[in-house]
Amino acid sequence: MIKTVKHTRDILPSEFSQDTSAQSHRFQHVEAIAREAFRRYGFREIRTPIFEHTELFARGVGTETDIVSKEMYTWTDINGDSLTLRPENTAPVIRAYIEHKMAHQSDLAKLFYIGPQFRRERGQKGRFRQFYQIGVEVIGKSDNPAIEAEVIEMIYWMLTELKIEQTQLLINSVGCPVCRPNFNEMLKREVAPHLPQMCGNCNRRYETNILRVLDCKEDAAIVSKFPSTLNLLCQECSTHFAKFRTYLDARSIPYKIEPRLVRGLDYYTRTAFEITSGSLGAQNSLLGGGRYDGLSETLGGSAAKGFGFALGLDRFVMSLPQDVEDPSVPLLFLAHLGEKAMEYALKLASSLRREGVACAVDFEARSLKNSMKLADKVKAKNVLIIGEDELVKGRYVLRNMSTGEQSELTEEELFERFKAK
RNA sequence: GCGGGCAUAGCUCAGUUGGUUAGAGCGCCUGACUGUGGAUCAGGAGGUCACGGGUUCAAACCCCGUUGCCCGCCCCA
Repeated sequence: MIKTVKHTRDILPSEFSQDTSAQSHRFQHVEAIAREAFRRYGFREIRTPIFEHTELFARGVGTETDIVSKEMYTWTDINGDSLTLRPENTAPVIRAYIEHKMAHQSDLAKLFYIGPQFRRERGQKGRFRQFYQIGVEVIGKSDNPAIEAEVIEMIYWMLTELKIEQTQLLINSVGCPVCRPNFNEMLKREVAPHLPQMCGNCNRRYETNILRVLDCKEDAAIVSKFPSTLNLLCQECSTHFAKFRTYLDARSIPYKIEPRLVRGLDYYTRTAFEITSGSLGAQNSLLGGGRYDGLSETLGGSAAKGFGFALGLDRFVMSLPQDVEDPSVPLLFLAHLGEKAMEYALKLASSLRREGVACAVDFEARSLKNSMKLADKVKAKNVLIIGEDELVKGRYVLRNMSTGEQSELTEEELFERFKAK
């Protein structure tokens, strides 16, 4: 049997999967709420290709990051180009922003995307090699922290609508090209004497990404004595962060300042944030994002400010309450008895569907009992019984499957009844 | 890339110190009920016991290897 590639999976209709974390209607539910949020907040959809030139990620995300150094699906195309399945979607969006000269057409581009991303990681709870992200990017002239607060407000609206609980907002500022080099240097001086007592990861991070040393759980005791990024921000970064917090307070959005929150991607500046869930296991990050004011220039565009986040759709679906209703159930099930009745039922279904009624017809000739069983199985709300008698009378029996009430009505009345809904 | 656990029916899982024809619940199909679902009862279909090798008179069970899945590390969504 040919199966899905390791650490990838199928998302199935609910009748084929009991696993609530892999049912397609639950994915649709999150997407629908997200699209409604984007409509209200004025975000417009962008769809970029799922593969790009490898160089885009090398330059955008950073060669030294784990993502680029060991997790990308990269291959050489027939003409020699190095191509890569996108491991994230911010760099592609900025690429499109530059390529289509959006800066000339609008002060601020507010974009969202929904789609699969690919990273060759070892699978785990809430982590897959093809995973789905919904993200937004705000790109343009302004770096007003009000943008950040508004985006987070929108996220909270989504979390509330989706009834996702046990969440926590963590915020931090990682500085800018002015203050970060000083901070990195100072941190290196502080950490150096402790290196022999610290774990292997920290010793490695000391070289590759000194900031991440602050995020070590193993050496938490030592790490807690190191200076926080927040004390060393330059004046402008410090003011930016303070204003950001004021805007959050004004919206009554609770947050926790987490000086150890350091994003692994190179492009982040200033504000970094993350929302975690208490119900996810080790991979507890529901979404994360931040500001990336230099990315446009890094990718060869003109200067532009940027802020965005990506949410893990797979993880959102796992965090959803159990009772998300599957909307794709037939309103009306047509049960028929006899050949003529079946022909009539097939035609009637076509007409009903043209009027927008979701209906199902049995393709087999069954006993009424078995048709009823089938209707029950597909969770039909109503069943229309079409037998020889009904055909002659031109009046059909309509049964409400939840109350059991039955009534007789003509074809005309049937259309009247269901079109209204 | 590293570590731990697991692998028996569509699903969840039993399976004794190795011993005949591998079981249960749920689900599925059929019937009791020839025009009325959910309940009950009866029957039925469904298995390369993950794969390959080894030990043994005999392996679902013991040993080795492989693959896959789960969980953790790393990192991230």
